[in-house]
Amino acid sequence: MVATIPYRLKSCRNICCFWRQLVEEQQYPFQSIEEKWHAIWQQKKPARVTEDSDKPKYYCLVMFPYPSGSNLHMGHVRNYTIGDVIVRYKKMQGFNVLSPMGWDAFGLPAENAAIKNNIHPNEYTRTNIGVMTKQLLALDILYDWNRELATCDEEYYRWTQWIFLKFYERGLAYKKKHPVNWCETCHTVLANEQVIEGACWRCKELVVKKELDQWYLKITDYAERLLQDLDKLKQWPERVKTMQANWIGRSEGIEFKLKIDNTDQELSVFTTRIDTVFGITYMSIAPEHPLLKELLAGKPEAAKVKAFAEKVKMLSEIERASTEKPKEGIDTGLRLVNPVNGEKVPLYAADYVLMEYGTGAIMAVPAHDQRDFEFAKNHNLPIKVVIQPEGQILAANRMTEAYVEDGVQVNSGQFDGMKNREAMQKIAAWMEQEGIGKKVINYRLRDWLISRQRYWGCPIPMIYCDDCGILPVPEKELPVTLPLDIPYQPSGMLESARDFAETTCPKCGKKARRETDTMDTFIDSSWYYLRYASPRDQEHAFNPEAVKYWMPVDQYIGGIEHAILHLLYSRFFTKVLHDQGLLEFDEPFKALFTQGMVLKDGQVMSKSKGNTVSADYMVENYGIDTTRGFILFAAPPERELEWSDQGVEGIFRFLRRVWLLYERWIPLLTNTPNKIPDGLPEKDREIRRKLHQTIQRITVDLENDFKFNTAIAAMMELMNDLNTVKEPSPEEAAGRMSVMKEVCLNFAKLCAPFFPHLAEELWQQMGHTGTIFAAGWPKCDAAGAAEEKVTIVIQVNGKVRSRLETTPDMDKQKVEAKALADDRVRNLAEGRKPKKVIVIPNKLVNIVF
RNA sequence: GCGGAAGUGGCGAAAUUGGCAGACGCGCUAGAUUCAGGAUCUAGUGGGGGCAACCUCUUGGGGGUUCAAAUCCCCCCUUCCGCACCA
Repeated sequence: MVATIPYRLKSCRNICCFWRQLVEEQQYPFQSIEEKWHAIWQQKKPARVTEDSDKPKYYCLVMFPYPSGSNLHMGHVRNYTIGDVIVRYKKMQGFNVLSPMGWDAFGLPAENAAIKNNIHPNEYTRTNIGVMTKQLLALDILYDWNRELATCDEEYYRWTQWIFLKFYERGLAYKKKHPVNWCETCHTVLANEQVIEGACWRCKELVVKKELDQWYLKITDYAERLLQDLDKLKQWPERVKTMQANWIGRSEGIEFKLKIDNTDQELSVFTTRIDTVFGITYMSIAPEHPLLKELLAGKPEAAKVKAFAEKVKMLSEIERASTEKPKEGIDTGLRLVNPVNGEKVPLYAADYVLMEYGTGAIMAVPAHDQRDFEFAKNHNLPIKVVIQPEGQILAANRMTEAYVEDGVQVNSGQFDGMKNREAMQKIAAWMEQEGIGKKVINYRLRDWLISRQRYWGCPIPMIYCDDCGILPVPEKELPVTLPLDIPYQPSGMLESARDFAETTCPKCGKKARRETDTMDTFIDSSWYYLRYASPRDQEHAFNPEAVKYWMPVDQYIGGIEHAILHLLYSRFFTKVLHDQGLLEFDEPFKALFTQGMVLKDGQVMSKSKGNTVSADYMVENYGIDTTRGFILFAAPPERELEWSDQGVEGIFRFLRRVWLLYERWIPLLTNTPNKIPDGLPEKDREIRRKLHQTIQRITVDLENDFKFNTAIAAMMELMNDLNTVKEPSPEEAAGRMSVMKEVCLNFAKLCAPFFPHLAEELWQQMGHTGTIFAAGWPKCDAAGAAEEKVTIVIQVNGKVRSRLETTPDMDKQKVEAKALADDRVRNLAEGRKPKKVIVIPNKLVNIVF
């Protein structure tokens, strides 16, 4: 018995009130309404769609979740609710709406749980998918569950492998030995994008460098297009585009070589400040630069430099990258020749030079680069000024910091006296002409390291044969199945699974080994949006016709945390598949919306902080519609949402008032005709005006940036007005009833995307047999919405002093005359003539004395 | 350090071709109902002043443009986010 009573009533002190309140509560029987429609939708499956060339399509996608052991949290609910409002709205507008759901199901947490609880990652994942599916179903969000997919399904990952092979064929997947980011806790390597402030993005453990032979995807080949095409993404947040642009980090400069004295070797450097090239006083090279080892072989400096390189290697990324740390370095004893002026300068191995960027060596101009300046001061290296600020003389020995601004060239040979911006172009051209240097574009973006030394992931479909080398698994042999029935161990599971690891060479038939690393899970999620178009296709990764119909995604919704990772990778995949001729478009997501986080007590909701509100609790005690309403109303969707129990109560009250409003009016409207009679009295015209203005406002709010909060506020205003509408006297009845009927029909439709259960129930109670979602989105009747009177504010010297009621669009002279005739204005005028009168039609008059 | 976004009542927030600041909700106050608490309903609710009509101040701070500024410009402060020796 007690179990069926909503929890929110249990705070009641005694059983008497208990009952009374229960009765009152049932004035809005949300539980039975929601249960009823839940059952009907479960059976009718209104989200099921197929390609239909007669209807415009709309693909609304929410970022699919990782099936973690903890329940669905409010962040998920917010994400999916936003998507659902859009889906239902677009449906009502007549679009053929695709709204799929699936599981980003490979990944490390499954293995970590296995370590902890001794459950097989597969079992763990499947169980979680079951639990979360149940929770999602309980939310009655419109998903076409026929299209459900999980990236750990063989039927999915065989195509992930197939796509990998396409990359390999195009030369976009390759293996190289290279120092990589290694996370000891996760026992695997990480891509650059997955290292945040020197630490693993998942477990926050500091990463270390390890030299390993790994698989990479050549995303750098697409750097320019990934950057350029950001311009195509008109409906993406600027913030995300900026982050991607910064990550790609394009910079234009000059690469040139310096001869190494007494050898026939040269050292390449890259600079964006070629205007300062005459100011080189020394050169710096990354201590681990391979050329260094070669050049120093047999020299006395070799040991010292090697020791320094070792020391630098021991530093963590953070320490090495810290700008606080004094810059250290060591003279290699080598001398280089500056090709522009023939000066000989020393070469230092320095810890502030990164092997990863540019050529791993730099020209050092202490006068005009802060880092070089600091290093030069520490090592007593000369400083040579080659750019003077206009109207000022810089003295090298008195400088306290580098001068990095623009100025005029000095000590720069034939370029002296030029403005440095101009000199930059001229020096570059001259160096190209002389064959000393060339223009080069550098990117910060690195190739994507995709090997993972983990079990629960998509196997990389490659084979190693002692005789034939590295070979791809033939397409017809896909999928390379991840073996499930093998002993569980913390690392090296696939390596020690002999049935898996041992195979035969597809070329020569001899014994060979399989690749036993799996792919980064971000690969799985880089193409899932394509699979949704034809999730059961046995012949293709994605059916060309289906993809042509559904793609690109019209609206993608998710968290900002994927601004670079997932979104950049997906764009890359789409471009490669486009180049492969498999897709006609080259950007996957037309519009992106990033929702804000859900907070409680100013902090992110999390289990460890113990400040979570579960979806189950909300659904049980307040209902889905109230939960949706709160999430949508409490803050604009892109902003953070602070959870408030009282705010939830507020929405609950609103929905109950809506319900009671219909309870009152529906019985009165049964025989009312739909046609609005002519010559309505003022009050009825007013009701209609409010209705049509509300339709207009909500439509605009939904079209522009999903302003759900103000849309709901508009509904509340309408409802507040309607609550003051009285039952009509007999002579008023015909007009009032038909107006109220129009109001009730349209208000229910306005509610539908936000409060689907309530709306559907009201719709049915008004005598409809079909669903409200097929009833069309209401249209604003411009004539009905038009104001009959306007209040014009009268300002005197910019301050509101009076008001004027007029008919709309009255001409300016008339308004001015009326304003000047106003009693208060005449008082304030004190007989003076106005200096100026500004009239803004339908808004305001400002009289300046 | 560089780049970006933001700062409005007690709180969440509205208002942008510059035109009534604070819509809507929460909270609070008073009244109705009730033995009482809760719930519900009605009214009020930015600050200061005034019996009142009304006056006055107010959108992080300071300046400016304008008949008119939350909105545009300049300087400063704070918060959040991203990048951070990228040559």
